[in-house]
Amino acid sequence: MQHSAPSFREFSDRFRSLETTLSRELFREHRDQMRVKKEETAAENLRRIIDATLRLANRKGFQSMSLRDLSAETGLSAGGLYAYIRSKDDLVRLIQRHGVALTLRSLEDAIAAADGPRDKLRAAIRAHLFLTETMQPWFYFSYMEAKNLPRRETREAIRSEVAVEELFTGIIRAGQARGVFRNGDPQLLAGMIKALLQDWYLKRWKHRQRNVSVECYADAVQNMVEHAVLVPPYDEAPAAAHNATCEEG
Amino acid sequence: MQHSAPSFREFSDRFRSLETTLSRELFREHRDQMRVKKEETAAENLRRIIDATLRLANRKGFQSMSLRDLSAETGLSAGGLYAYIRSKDDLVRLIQRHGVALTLRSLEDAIAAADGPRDKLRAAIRAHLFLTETMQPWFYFSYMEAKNLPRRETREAIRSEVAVEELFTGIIRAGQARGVFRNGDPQLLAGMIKALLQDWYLKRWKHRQRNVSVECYADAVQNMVEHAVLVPPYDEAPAAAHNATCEEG
DNA sequence: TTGTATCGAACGAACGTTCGCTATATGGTT
DNA sequence: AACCATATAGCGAACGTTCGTTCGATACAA
Repeated sequence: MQHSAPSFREFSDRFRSLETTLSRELFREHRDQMRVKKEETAAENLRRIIDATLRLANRKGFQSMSLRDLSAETGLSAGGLYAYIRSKDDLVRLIQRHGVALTLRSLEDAIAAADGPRDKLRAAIRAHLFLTETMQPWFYFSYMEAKNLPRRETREAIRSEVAVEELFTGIIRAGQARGVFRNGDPQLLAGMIKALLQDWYLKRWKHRQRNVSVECYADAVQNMVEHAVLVPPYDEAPAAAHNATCEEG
Repeated sequence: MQHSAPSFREFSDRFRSLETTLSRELFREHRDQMRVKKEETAAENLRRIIDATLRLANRKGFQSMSLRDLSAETGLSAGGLYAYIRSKDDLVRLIQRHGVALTLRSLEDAIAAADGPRDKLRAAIRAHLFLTETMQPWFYFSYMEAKNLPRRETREAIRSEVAVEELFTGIIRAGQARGVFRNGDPQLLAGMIKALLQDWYLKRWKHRQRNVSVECYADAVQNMVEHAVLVPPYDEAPAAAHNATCEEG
């Protein structure tokens, strides 16, 4: 059966449950590293700290963000912060871990739900864009601060990135094997697709300024990739279900 | 007349003269801000400082790089550095200024030398890749540290980025007007092309590890872009003049 | 009264930057 | 050629500031 491309709204709903699950997992993992016992206040403040860190670090860089800045942004005192984190490095570790699992899981689910290389490719593209849309601050942080991370986390970030790219490589290989996709180096193609996908969260300010929605960008990427990858003749992709104003002058 | 796509070697030769010219301009601009009078030693040490800064900052971030690190890397003492720069901020300004002019100039020259939208697009893609290949450390630095720059330089960096994108937008518009290029939002297309181009210097470690040369990547980008942008039927681009082993397994 | 969450002053380390000093090169005078 | 006077390149200890982090005091809840 042919799936129509999932919309951002549909993704958001499915995503919410996955996120709370993983968020709870993360909290339980780090419960023993916090000095705060009551779950309610602990969870709330931890989230506040993470959000504030992403906000500050994405504005001026993680190294430039002092714990006094973070203290002011969260409303907690300098000493109070240390009831939740062991150190500044621990904070960056905490944030990094939070997202890595989510990415792979989310992408793999989306791919598994689609049938055939073309639909799998579409699903992967959309899932990646929708995921990075919902967690843009995290992805931006993870990309920009990757080289400032502790050794272990840097490696993990790179491995995660490679894994995502290999998901695309696999889809392309399968499509080529079935004769649906044109020949060409699958690794190189996958890398270029990922470059297009990453641009969405790296230059989000630009896209927002131009009123380009995720759905709109997803269509554009899908179009470019399919033009490059499908064997001709290429039937133009059907307009997506959303009523975006993508291409008006 | 139909130009064959210029090779990286050809670009390098043309580039060298342009670089020494601008490098000298930069030096003369900052001569009055240095305490060192003799041109020979001043120029050599200034270059050493800039190179070391790019090396260190690209490894661990500009903020994390201390002037003591820089002192060790350059062989100059901490105090000695201040004969060449006014402050750490001044250093980042100096580096930033060095490259901005170069980018636009180089691209505009390449575009002007080509005839017709398709050749102009090819020329722009290749020029951008070749330029960022020769000055990869600078471009990486400029991208990663953009938000840590002083206010004025941040603006300048953004303006430069927008200007580059507009060069591509212009080419696409011209091609669409002539009926050579398929319809589609030119800004969105230009943005995606730029994403592909930036990936070259942002993920250079990956490409190097996979033995992908610039020429090879240039062909791949050109192919994908032309597939997406040309009106069909699309005649496959001729193999470039270089003897790269792009697609062997 | 006991336990917990939060505070803010305080500490040592590391940072950017300054400054008085030394070593070396330069150039005019004997 | 030998000498001194002067200017300059470079050094590294030291300064004040800011950083991450600690810790005893405090406020509040049970």
